[in-house]
Amino acid sequence: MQISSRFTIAIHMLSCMEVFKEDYKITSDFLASSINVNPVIIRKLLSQLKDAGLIEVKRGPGGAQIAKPLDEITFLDVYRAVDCVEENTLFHFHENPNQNCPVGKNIHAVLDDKLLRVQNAMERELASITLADMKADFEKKL
Amino acid sequence: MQISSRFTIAIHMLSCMEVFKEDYKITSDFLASSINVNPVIIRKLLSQLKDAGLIEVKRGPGGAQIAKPLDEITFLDVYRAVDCVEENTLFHFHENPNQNCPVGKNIHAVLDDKLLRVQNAMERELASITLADMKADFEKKL
DNA sequence: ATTGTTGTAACTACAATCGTTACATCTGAT
DNA sequence: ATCAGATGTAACGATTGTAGTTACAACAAT
Repeated sequence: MQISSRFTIAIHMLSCMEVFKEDYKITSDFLASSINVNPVIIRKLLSQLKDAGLIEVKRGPGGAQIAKPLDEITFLDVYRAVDCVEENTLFHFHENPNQNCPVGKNIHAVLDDKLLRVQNAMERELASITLADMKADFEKKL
Repeated sequence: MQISSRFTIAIHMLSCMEVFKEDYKITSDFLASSINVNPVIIRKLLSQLKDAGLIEVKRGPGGAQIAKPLDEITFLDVYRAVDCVEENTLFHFHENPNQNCPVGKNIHAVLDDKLLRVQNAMERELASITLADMKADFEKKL
């Protein structure tokens, strides 16, 4: 199963917030039109990014802005913020292995650390990419 | 979103096939009782593992067995076999970014390679773990 | 007070997972 | 050749998560 598009949408939102911060007021409608999704989806994600401390959102005729230096916001921060997966549960383990079977009884003990290694490898890579990288690459394009 | 339990079930199945290959005939009912899921689920996975060339399954009063040396079957092989995700699509990208927006127009160009790096990191780790590792760890436990 | 915007509830549509029943099909053994 | 024991597979149904939409209350700046 795929990782929710909430993640790529959130990255897109943060990119817009950075690129357009000088020239436009960043509203959910503005973001929605760049990303081409419903503004309510954007607002939910704005809330989650705000709760994670990555952005600040003002109500009323407000606008949103990034709350930290770009190189301190990693993809992992965003991934966690929009909770694509709970902590340590990238893999869905089948629920009730048979405890009377030697394999069923020990499958968790044998498998858990290996699954965690995989998840850690992925999260390490997510943590190595920051919004500063995104900005640099956008500047090359624009 | 989590990676389907099909993956952990498949690893469990292969573990059973190895551990019990001397003493039991490996049927879908046998596997189902160790894993505690419906035998039909097991049969679908048996088919997928067979199609991937990882096991052989005999019809009739048959039984299944692993088709290759254990250290030549990686977690990545199993992951691919039970198609948890299509090739290169671990992340679900939002469909229609606005091409009239400089960010929307370039988001794919800027983001795709980074997402691929993350996916590759994960798959590299999956590829580094084999059924031989599972067997070794089970032997320590039993 | 008005206006523009966020925050959020409620609902629908859709897809995937997981589980189950049922039965056709095949194969090895007798 | 038959039969028993399996696999292979179709057809459901329940549940969950995603994604989209409408509607409206709450709030803040002007």
